[in-house]
Formats: sequence, structure tokens, C-alpha cells
Amino acid sequence: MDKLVQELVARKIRPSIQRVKILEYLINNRIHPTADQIFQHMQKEIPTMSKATVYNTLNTFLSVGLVRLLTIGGSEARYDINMTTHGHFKCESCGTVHDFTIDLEDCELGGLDDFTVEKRDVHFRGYCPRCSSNPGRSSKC
Amino acid sequence: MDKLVQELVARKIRPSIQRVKILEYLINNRIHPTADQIFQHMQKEIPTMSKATVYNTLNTFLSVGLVRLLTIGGSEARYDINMTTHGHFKCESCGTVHDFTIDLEDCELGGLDDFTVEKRDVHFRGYCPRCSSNPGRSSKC
DNA sequence: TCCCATAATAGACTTGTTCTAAATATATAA
DNA sequence: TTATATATTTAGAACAAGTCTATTATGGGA
Ligand SMILES: [Mn+2]
Ligand SMILES: [Mn+2]
Ligand SMILES: [Zn+2]
Ligand SMILES: [Zn+2]
Repeated sequence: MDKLVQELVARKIRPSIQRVKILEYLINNRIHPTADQIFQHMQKEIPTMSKATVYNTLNTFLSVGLVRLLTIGGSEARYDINMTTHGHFKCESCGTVHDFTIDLEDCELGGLDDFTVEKRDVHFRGYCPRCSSNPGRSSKC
Repeated sequence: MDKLVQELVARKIRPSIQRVKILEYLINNRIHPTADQIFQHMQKEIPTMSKATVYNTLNTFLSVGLVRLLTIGGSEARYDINMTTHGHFKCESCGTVHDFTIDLEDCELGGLDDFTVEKRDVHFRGYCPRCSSNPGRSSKC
């Protein structure tokens, strides 16, 4: 818990109970959760927490580079506490998002002369091992 | 116009006036438009066309692989008639989306054993040449 | 302790998209 | 051709993710 507080203080974010708990959740549940998944979980820990606080907190974390935003697939945003360079795979059957390693430096690029590239995202989609081997395509993984 | 009809018939899509006009727009305006941009343009051509028709048509086109869906940046979907392999760059200043060439085959990947990869998207963000050279960051490009 | 700035809260609001039910258009059958 | 069935369009309601607003709570410094 103390480590979490440090993490926030180091980034000049006041370590409110709400913020610490959300940070704790992100660190312990590396499933690229949606805001709603975080909100649902928080109801157990701090039943009074509002959805606005979840969004406020995530936006605060985003602004200091504590989390990254994934917009893979569209309708809802996902949040990732893992700031290292990596790609994301989304299973079209069960919806889970998985990390993979990729080194774009090797990659042949063209058409970006004079562009200032600041962020690079790689999104793959398809079927995860469980869904690939089970043609039933349950939607539970 | 006839070519457009062929394109739709070949994919077993009934070539209604609405569908042909939307296809024509996508082919002639390769700006990765949003549904609303398409709707705005259609108001000039077919003033009675409803927004639902724009969405219905785009979803029909998506289902037969005539367009691809881009969810770069989040809030609104963009549609791309260019089905060749390429990456997308979104300017954080003016919002325009640009194509670039990339060959992911060269790329060192890890952690995707037993995954069935069906779609690959590469999204870069930053500043386009015009916005890079003009620190004013106008939002018009 | 009292202040003041910051944060949390509930709910209204906005926006992009889908759904629904009715009207219209097109294809097929008699 | 007319009747009937099917597919498409339409307008607006409904929905969902996320933001905004106004109010209340919190917590550190004087
Ligand atoms: Mn990740
Ligand atoms: Mn493109
Ligand atoms: Zn799966
Ligand atoms: Zn630009």
C-alpha cells in the first residue's frame, strides 16, 4: 500500500483512497480492464465510489503517463498499467486482450517523412489459444 | 457509375442508389471519413437519406470486406475503402488520418504461439508535416 | 481550530451508434 | 399485369460510453 502511495506522490498526485485503490487494482489485474470493469470491482471495496471518480482517476493517471489507453476494437476504452513497449491482441470470440512482444524498429516503413511520430500502437485480432482450439466460440475465456 | 454497381453486385449487395452513392464517395474521398462526414456529404446528393442508412450501408460493406473499420483515437469510427495492407497515422493536432506503408513480416514477434491472428492494425500518432512545421497547431490542415 | 484548494459524488448531458416500427422499393409468382 | 413476399430506407427512440456541472466532502497549512 505504501508503495502505491509513493508511486502517486512521485507524480504529484494526491494519494486519495480512491486513487490508491484504483492503482492497486490496475497493478494486480493486468487484464486491460474497461472503466466499467474497474467501477464494478470498486463497488466491493468502496461502495460509495462514483463512476465519475473512476474516469477522473484514469484521466489523471493518463495525463502523467502512469497508464496507457487502448482503443482496440472500438466501443469501450481499456487501460493498461504496463507502459513498456508491446503489442495487443484482442480475441474476437471472448474479448480478452493479450500482450505480445514486437519490435517495430526492424520494420520497413514508408510514407512518414516529415511526420513527427509520438505514439505507436499495434493491434492484432483473431482467436486466442482457448477459443482457437474450441470451435464452440463460447465467449467465456 | 456502372463500375460501382458491378462492385456491389459481385458481392451480392443490391445496388440501391444510396449504396452506390456511398461507395462512390468512399472511392473518391480517401480521407478515412467518419459516418457523420459521409452523412453530411450525402445530404447534398440525396437529401432524404437518413443516418441509419449510412450506418446500415457501412455495416453491409464491412461484412463483405468492401471497407475496413478504423478505431484510431477512439470516439468515432472511420471507414477505409483501401483494403491493401497499410498502416495509419493520425495527427493529434488536425485529426487527419494518413496512410503509410509497413511490412510486419519483417517484424520480430513473441508471445503469439497458438493464437490465430486474422487482422493486423498499426496505428501511429503524432503530428503531420503541416502541423509539425507550424507550432501554432491550428486544427485545420 | 478555521481556511482554502483539491477531490469525490450524483446525476444531467452529449455524442456516436444501434434498434424499432412503419413506409417504400424491388423481385418473384400467379 | 397484379398480387405477394422480401429487402431497404426512414425517422426517431433507445442505448451506452464518457464528460460536465453543481454540490458536498476532505485534508493540509495558517
Ligand atoms: Mn498491455
Ligand atoms: Mn487507409
Ligand atoms: Zn478467446
Ligand atoms: Zn496535422
